[in-house]
Amino acid sequence: MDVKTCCLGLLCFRDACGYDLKKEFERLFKHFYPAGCGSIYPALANLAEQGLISCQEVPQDGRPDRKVYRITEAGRKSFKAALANASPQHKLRSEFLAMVYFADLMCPDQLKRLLEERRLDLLDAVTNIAQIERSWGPDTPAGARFVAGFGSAMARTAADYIAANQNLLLDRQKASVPSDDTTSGKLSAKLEQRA
Amino acid sequence: MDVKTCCLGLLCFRDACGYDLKKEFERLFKHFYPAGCGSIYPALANLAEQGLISCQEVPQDGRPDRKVYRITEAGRKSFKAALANASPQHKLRSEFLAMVYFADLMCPDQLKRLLEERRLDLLDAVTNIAQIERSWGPDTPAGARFVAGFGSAMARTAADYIAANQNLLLDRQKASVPSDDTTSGKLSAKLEQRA
DNA sequence: CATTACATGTAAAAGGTTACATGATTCG
DNA sequence: CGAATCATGTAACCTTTTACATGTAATG
Repeated sequence: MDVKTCCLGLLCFRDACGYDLKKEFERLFKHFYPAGCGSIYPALANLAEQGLISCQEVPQDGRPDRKVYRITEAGRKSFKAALANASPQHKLRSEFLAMVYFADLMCPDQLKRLLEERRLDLLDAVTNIAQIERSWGPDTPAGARFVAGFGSAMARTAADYIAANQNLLLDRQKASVPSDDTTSGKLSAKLEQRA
Repeated sequence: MDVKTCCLGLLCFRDACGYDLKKEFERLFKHFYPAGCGSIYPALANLAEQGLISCQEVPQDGRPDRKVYRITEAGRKSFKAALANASPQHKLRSEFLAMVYFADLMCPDQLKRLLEERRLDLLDAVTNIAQIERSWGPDTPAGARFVAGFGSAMARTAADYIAANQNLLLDRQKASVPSDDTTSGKLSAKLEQRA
């Protein structure tokens, strides 16, 4: 399941130009499957070449022609086959966690900033997803809702974990065991202030 | 913060050969920063070339010489500089979530299997991390404990989210809003059975 | 007897990221 | 007046992944 296949999938729902897809990738998809111009445009060109999507150029004034892509029957079939064969990987590459692993070798100030910035980023992600969810009508597919909720839950847990356990890294004298207390909810309180 | 830098960081703690590092990457690191032979061995060769690590070859019978690497002063300095400059990214690329986004286009059986397999994988990750934690002595760095706890909390939240919300995808008639109820704990009950 | 662990690596391919190139329009 | 939005794309670069290559010894 590469960017190309994701584009094909999005085109199953509605016609779109490359820019539209780019926006889609920058909205919800960025939380679990980021992609930029450099991946999307070549992907569309390739899909069109294979006959999986068709293209209609809409002239515009003051801008490049808008190339509106539409999935073909072959494309729809190909996407369903891809879905059936895809291996459902879930890969995390976190330089943040790698850095934290080496916390003992970092200066405390930097470490503190690192944790705080990440926590705020996570809270931003929650707010961002909530905003996306609010923009949805009743016709929004269940898959989108599920994925959004998933991302939101993950980000909240991560933010709470950092808040609850940063002392483990910051207070270097006492060694304690990480807390699992993500049930308190108190720690997400900042959420309401930011939302 | 690439694989090379991670290797350098691990060598700050103790001397190791490529194979040792590979095992380290396959233990805890796989949960947040996976790497294989193909990245590790060239990384070590490169670090040695730059004089950031030194190498002592230990002859063995029936195996290739064991190349034990030790960090140099330059290496230690270089790693701290790398830590100070690194951008703490946290990138997820989840084909699983991408597939689920397109749940409406999948056949229900496959979808159900997809969710169940992922849930079991997540539970395995929790068990796996718990095992690693149990193997640790009191001298284990706080960073490692923090990262392990983080991974465990994430995996548990993900597993619980899937259990609590799969009906959203599976029952196609009624559209409801995803539940945030990861506080119940009931859903992690299977954990004890598997541990 | 087959697989896993040990131990080293290479090399090609695949894939994505980053930066660049272009240019009008609209918003603050 | 500067920045963001709209709209397309290219190309070099960077990294990682995958598969291969080799071979012994212990484990089940």
